Amino acid sequence: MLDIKFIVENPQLVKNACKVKNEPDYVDEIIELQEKRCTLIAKRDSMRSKLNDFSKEISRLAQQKEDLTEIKTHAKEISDTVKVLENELKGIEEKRDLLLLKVPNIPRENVPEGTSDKDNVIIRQWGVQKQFDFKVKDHLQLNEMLKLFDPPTGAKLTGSFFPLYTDRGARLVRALINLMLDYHTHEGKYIEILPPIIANTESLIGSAQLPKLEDDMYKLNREEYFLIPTGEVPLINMHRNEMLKESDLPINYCAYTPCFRREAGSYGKETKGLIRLHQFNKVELVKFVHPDNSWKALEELLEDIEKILQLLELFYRINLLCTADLTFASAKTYDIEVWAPGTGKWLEVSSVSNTTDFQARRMNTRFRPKNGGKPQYVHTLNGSGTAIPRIIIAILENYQNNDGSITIPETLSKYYGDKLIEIQ
RNA sequence: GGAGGGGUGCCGGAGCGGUCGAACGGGACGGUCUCGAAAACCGUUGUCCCCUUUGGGGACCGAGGGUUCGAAUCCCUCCCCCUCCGCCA
Repeated sequence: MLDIKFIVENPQLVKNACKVKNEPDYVDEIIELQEKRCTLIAKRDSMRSKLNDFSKEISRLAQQKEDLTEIKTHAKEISDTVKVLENELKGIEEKRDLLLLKVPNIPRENVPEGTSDKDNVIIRQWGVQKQFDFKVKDHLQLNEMLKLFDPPTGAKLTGSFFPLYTDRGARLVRALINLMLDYHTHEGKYIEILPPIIANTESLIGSAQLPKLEDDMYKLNREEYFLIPTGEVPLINMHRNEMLKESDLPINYCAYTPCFRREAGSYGKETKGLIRLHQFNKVELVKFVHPDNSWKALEELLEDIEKILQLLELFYRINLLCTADLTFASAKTYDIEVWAPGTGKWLEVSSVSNTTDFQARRMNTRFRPKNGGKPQYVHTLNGSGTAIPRIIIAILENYQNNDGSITIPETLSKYYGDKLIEIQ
């Protein structure tokens, strides 16, 4: 959420953000409601002030056992007026707040202008593209031989795109989760959290999935509960409605969680195998930082995640997203894409964002500056560290041998407990 | 699931219709004292909103309604926490 005062003072800037992010523009409406609100508050407060005077007077007269009938009648009239004004005000505030939740964050810090993902900018790549002296297979063909996951059985249990991992596939998932968590938590860099994977409405508003993405999430029968679409939701909301100390910052959390996405309307697009799923596993990283440090923190977060891909020796590139590709809450985002030679595509395995104070304002997460002074909103950042299924695709396709077996990258083999996945 | 007890400021904890933005204690901060520190003593200690902004006014005691001239205090709904019993991985 943006500061209402900022919107009033910089309408053009906000309108532009709506435009480049392809969000509806409610700025004029919001400003109009805000002006109405101020007028109404002024009226209401002056009436209330009057009413308070009457109340004090009644209290005084009551002690002297005077007749209160007349003055009470008068006070009642004022009280009724206050109530009318209050109702009107409530309506206006509700409308304003609903619209405020729909205004996106503003792109910042040299985010390239653009109209589609074609305008994203590759800022660097790491590793080397593997050359094969045989015809490479994609992860689905490899899975035919390896039997690591079993889509039909997953579909029987739940539905399509709810994969079931079996035997060595299940072990591979577990090994990856452990590798990532161990790396991120070493020397206490990130604090490991195992959160609930169901979140309430307040949490989803806080991290800014709601109201926009309601249809992309699984909603439980109980109206106010959703399956989390990302571990970011519980992690970011841990400090909702809290006043932190400046000395608490930065706070770094990481968590493994399953993630649930309806992917409504995305059928037909990258729907083969493990690329796009309704349920997948992910290790998520989140940072709460001092506003002065958030741009530096974004670079650090990016490096922390890159390190995972380096440990796995995967060929990847960093994509700086242009304005059109930025998510609703983000001020600046890097995507990390890993090369999948069998699929012949770059796969997005992580998205790393600085939301500045956008989520913090929604959540009311502030800190008190050391030197006294007014509380300030923290800045929050999030990044996948990383999404497991696409990493599995990358590992299978990059580390495949001629016969279809997979050589496990060295760092991972310690976790997996073997150096090779043989065909069955 | 059943029966009770609670949610108050940075923390603990009083208040149970007006004099309460809230006693008292702790913490933190400032000062006195000290070579310095501790102790002791004195003082300070919220957030948000509106306006004609060195000033004035309003709101906030889990959330939302209600009663009343007036609600932290009374009534209703919801949320959360604790204790006991039952059930259970």
